[in-house]
Amino acid sequence: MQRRLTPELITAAALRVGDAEGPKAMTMRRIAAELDCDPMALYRHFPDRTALLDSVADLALADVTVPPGAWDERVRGILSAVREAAFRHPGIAAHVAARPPLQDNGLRLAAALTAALAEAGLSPADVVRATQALIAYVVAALAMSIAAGEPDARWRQLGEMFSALPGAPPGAELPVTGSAEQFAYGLRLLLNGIRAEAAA
Amino acid sequence: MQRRLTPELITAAALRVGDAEGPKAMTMRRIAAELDCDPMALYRHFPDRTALLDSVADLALADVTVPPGAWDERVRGILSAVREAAFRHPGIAAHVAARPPLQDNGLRLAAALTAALAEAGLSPADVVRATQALIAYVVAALAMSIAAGEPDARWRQLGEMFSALPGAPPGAELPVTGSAEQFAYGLRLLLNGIRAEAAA
DNA sequence: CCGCTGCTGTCTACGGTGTAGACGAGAGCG
DNA sequence: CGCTCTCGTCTACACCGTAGACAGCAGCGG
Repeated sequence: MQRRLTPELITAAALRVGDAEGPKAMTMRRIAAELDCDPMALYRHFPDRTALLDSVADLALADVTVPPGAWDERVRGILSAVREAAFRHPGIAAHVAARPPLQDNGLRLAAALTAALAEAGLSPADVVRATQALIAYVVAALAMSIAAGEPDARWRQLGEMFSALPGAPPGAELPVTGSAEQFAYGLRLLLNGIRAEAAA
Repeated sequence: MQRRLTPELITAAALRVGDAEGPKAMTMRRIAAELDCDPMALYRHFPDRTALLDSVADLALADVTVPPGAWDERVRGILSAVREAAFRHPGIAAHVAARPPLQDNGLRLAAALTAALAEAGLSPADVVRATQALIAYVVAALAMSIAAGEPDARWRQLGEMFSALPGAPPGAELPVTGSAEQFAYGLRLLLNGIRAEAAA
């Protein structure tokens, strides 16, 4: 029905569907309906559904920009922005967590991270390792947040276990699993670690 | 056909299927076949497939024990063992990465982590935050390793980008995405960061 | 101008999935 | 004995990703 279909059009439509109706709705049939075309038409532009989702995930990072500032500020800025971008597009967040998007936008951001880390004073090999560790951490924090957001008693259990610590703080003050504060703390640990490594 | 079915029997059978035939084979019908029973019988013991997989993931951590030693050695030991346990059971690794298992074994290990971190000298609230950061990191490293293990060109691209760094090391020396060495490096960053935090 | 070739969208169909709901056998117990 | 309740079975449904054959249409050499 649509005169001309392109990967870009399809990716954008899929992102729209995911944003509006969540990850479960991002089915080939539903995306095709959004474009008012046949489901099989999508396969003319993507080898399979996974490839399409990869493309959508990368698109979700399109508006993440590299902030100015010192190397650690840039790293913090990039990772926070990626996290927020994923949350802004709930339909694709889980897919980002499972398969870090490394097309145009993903590679652009990865390059910015390596540049920042090189500036921090790490050796080239350590720059590579640290970059991968940082990517891993965003992905992970994302997965945790998603899991914590589900109506699932398991995380409550973990919270209760923390409360049972010897010398635990008075109840309600515990940091929430998957919260921005939680994310920032882990990030600070990593940055601390990088600084220590660079000093050695 | 089977006289008496229990959650434990089902979980063990599902793990067997996953180990032998990979994650794609862990379907309700296939697991039922392993037990020589009707697929619907499984639903008498688990509300849905996800709950069953959660149980399997936790079972996969059964043989992870907490090593003796200083707090940082214990942390390193636990996380490495979890990583290796997940690799030993390829059928469930991806599921572990998506939904950190927090039943009997998962909670036991989480408790061991909090104990170790308390010993490191963190405040209770920071113990909680750091524990969650550590859990996030294992999960993430797992996801990265899985993604890197797939026949997928994206990680090669990332590697090539790293090689293009100004002052990159001579080619083949780059650490492999998802390797044990890569995992250990990120873990060291986190431990460095924790030590710095505890000193403050 | 014709007619061929190749790309793109359409259609039908297949094998697979998770799961709802009705049914029946068997155990436990008053 | 007979009631009740649990558990395994069976059938059926809605939906999924996707293979393969077909139709329109653009471009292009003759």
